[in-house]
Parts: sequence; structure tokens; C-alpha cells
Amino acid sequence: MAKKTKQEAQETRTSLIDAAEQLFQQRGVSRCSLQDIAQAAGVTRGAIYWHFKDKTELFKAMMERATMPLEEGMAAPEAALQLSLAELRWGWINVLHSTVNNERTRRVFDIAIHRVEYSGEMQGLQERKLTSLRAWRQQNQAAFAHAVSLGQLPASLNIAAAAVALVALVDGLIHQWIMDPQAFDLMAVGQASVEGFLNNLANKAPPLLPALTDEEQLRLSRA
Amino acid sequence: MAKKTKQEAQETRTSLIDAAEQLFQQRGVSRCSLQDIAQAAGVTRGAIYWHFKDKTELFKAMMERATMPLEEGMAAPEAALQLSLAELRWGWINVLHSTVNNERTRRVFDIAIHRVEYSGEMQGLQERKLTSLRAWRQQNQAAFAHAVSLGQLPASLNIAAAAVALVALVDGLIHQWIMDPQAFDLMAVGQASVEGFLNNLANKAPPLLPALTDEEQLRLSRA
DNA sequence: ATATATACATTCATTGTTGTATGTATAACG
DNA sequence: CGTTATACATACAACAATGAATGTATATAT
Repeated sequence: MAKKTKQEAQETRTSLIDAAEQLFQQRGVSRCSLQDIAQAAGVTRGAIYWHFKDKTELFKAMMERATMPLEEGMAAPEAALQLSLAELRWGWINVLHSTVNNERTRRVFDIAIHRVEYSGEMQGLQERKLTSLRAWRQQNQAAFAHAVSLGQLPASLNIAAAAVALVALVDGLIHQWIMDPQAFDLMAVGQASVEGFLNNLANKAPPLLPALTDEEQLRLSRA
Repeated sequence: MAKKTKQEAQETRTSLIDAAEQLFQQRGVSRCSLQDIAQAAGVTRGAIYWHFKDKTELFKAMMERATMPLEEGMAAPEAALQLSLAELRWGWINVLHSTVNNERTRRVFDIAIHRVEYSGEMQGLQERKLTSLRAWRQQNQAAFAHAVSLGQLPASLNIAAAAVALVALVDGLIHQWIMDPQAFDLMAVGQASVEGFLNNLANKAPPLLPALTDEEQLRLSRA
């Protein structure tokens, strides 16, 4: 067939990624062939092998297209040291907002969570995700440290543990919602949860529950 | 070859599931063949097809063997209505404990989270997971309702949202830890987080952060 | 205007995997 | 003690998917 103009080639590339996004979500990454993707995009496998080395590279391109805007939303590391709690909250709310309102983000989250195996060629992607997670934790921890220095949070706060927990909370909420979107309102519950969490960090109220009983401690110690 | 005794057959079945568990985690479910599994177990594919209908059934058997004890840990639904907050905490701590200390639980969590695609034949497993999640939420919500009726928690509490958040928190912590076990101490952070969360439910302290500014609200409303 | 690189389509060979069919030695059963 | 169901091993057929090789028409550069 005829050679396409550069712009047309870019459109082909885009529609290939679009098709992959759809099919990956529907059938799972390993369960849809390059033939399927090419056909859905209205081209042949030749086009895929022209634009991408193999399925893994196509997958990476798809992920990058969707996660790039989110990564930008995470401020530069130097700036993180100066992040206020209000800015931190704003960052998390933004992530939730784009999860709910951006269809592409939602689809790609679903793919990354449920439709791909992080093994073999895809192993690198898990490490990338890990790096990203650590960056989130670092940023939150730095913001907590800053808030402590301002006297906004108590010095006794375990900022590392708090950062882990907050990231886990939002990550968990997104997971739950992706799996079961009509179960709850992610924006509402998410915002309330994050604010409640931050509130609690400043809270020095007496514990609601007594410590674990001796018997409970004992049961835990028995492997 | 020779026919095995019934006990030997059960041992074969067990070692097949063992081998699958190992290989699924190492290479991902779709990336390891029945040939691989059989070879690792010291038998041939014939043995697999004798004990299981296909790879999906083998996978299900593997999951069930590992999650059964955990599901038992979740009390019966009638009992859930009477669960105290202390018992709720105990249940969560137990899940964390078995995540950290039971190697099989850890491996299967890793497989369920990172090494399998929930599509096609595996779709049913995601729904099973969903059912389980909803049960967890239901149980927590019921416990919160009970605590409200005892005056332990304020009547103004949104118990449904609180249940979602607590499940998300623990689920998120487990996810993070499975992905990056040396990043933090799951038992310590988990226990502190759960207790902090429960504490916060009873807390009526003034908010740490002001409401979102008008400009922030506006930015969210722009899709 | 010509040459060359581009953007694919087409074809082919190879391989891995699955499901099934069949073989077989023996444990279990009456 | 003979029969039968069992617990696999072996062999076979069929397909699906990949990657590479090749073909080709045309944008693009010179």
C-alpha cells in the first residue's frame, strides 16, 4: 500500500495505542495478539512492528501516554521539601479527580492493576511503579517533616510511617474503586479520608482502644 | 508407569500445586506452561490433566488452598453484627500477621496482585475477590454501626464511608508491602494505622486544614 | 526529476502450547 | 485372585502467535 504522510503515520501510531488500550482492558494483555490490535486499528501487524519493537514496547508507550500527565502532577523533588499540607491534600485530590473523570486514566489504571502480569519482559514496569511509589512516599514524608518544623504537626510523629499509610490509603481507595466503581463515591470518600487522616496526625486524643491483651500478643508470637 | 496409591496421588496433587505456586510467582501465570509446572513437580502433563481440568482450575485450587484459612478468619456474617471494635482490630492484625509470617499467603498475594490477568477464564476470580471485598466492607460497617449504638462512636459518623476507607487502608498497606517488603514494617505500621484510624473516628477535633479554596473548587469542576 | 527513505502490507517459517487420544502398570475392590 | 478403575506417561494433531523477510507505493529530500 501507499506510504502515508508523517502526520498520517502519527495518527496510525495513535490509533494503534488506542486499540491496544481498549483490547488490553477487555481481554488482558497476554490474551490479545498483535493481530487483534492491528485489526482493531484497521491496519496489519506490519504497522505495529514498524512503530514498536514488540508488544512490550507498545504496552510501555500506552502506559507512558496515560501516566505522563499524572507524573507531572507530582511536583519536582526540590519543591516537595516546601510542600504544605494543603498542597499535599490538593495533589491527592487531583489524583482522585483524574481517576474519576479521565476515562483514559481510569482504563489504564484498570489495565495496570488487573490486566497485566508483571513478569518477564514486564518486570521493568513493576520497578518503575515501585520507583514512582517511593517518590510519592518521599514527597509526603518531606511535607510532613516540613509541617513538623512549622509546629503544625507534633514532633513525636513518625513521619515515615505516616507517609506509607497515606499513600496506602489513597492507593487502596483507587484499587477498590477501580474494581467496584458503583460501590462508593471516590471523590467524596477520598477527600474525607485524606482530610481525616491529616487531621488525625495532629490529634493527641487518648486512645479509643486498650492495648492488645496478653493473650492476643501471645497468639501473634506463635508462628 | 505404575499406578500410585491414593495417598501418593494426593501427594502428587499437592506437589503440582506447590510447583504452580512457585512458577506462577516467578514467571507469571500466562507465561508458564503446564509443561513447566509438570516438570517442576517431577511428573508429566498427564498428571495435571488427571487432577485438574485445565490451568484455570489448577490456579483456582492453588488460590483456594491459600485463601481458605483467611476466609475462615473472617467471622460468620451473623457474628459480624456483634463484632466489637477491639475484635475488628484483632481481625485486621491477624490478616497482617499472616501476610508477614505465612510464606504461602505472601506468595499467593503476590500472585493474585501482580502475576495474573483477570480476564477471560480468570474473570470469575475477580468477581470472587469482589464478593470477598464487599463482605469485608459489610463486616466493618456492621461493627461500626454496633459501636455507634453503644455510644463508642458518634452517631454522625458515615459508617459506610468509614468501612470503605479502612478496608482500603489495609488493602493498600498490603499491596505496598508486597511490592516493597523492606520499605517498612507491615505489622508495626499496619497496627498503628488501624488504631489511628479507629481513634480518628471517635475524634471531633477541629479540622487541621481549611476547606478547599474557591479557586481549587473551580479547577476541579473543569473536566 | 530522481533517488532514497518511509510506512506500511504480505508472506513464510518456526515454535510453543493446548487438548485429546491412547497406552499401561498397578492399587483397590469384591 | 481376577477384574476394574485408577493414576498417570506417551504420542499426536492442530492451532495460534511471533518475528523476520520481502514487497511496494509514495512522501520527501536534494
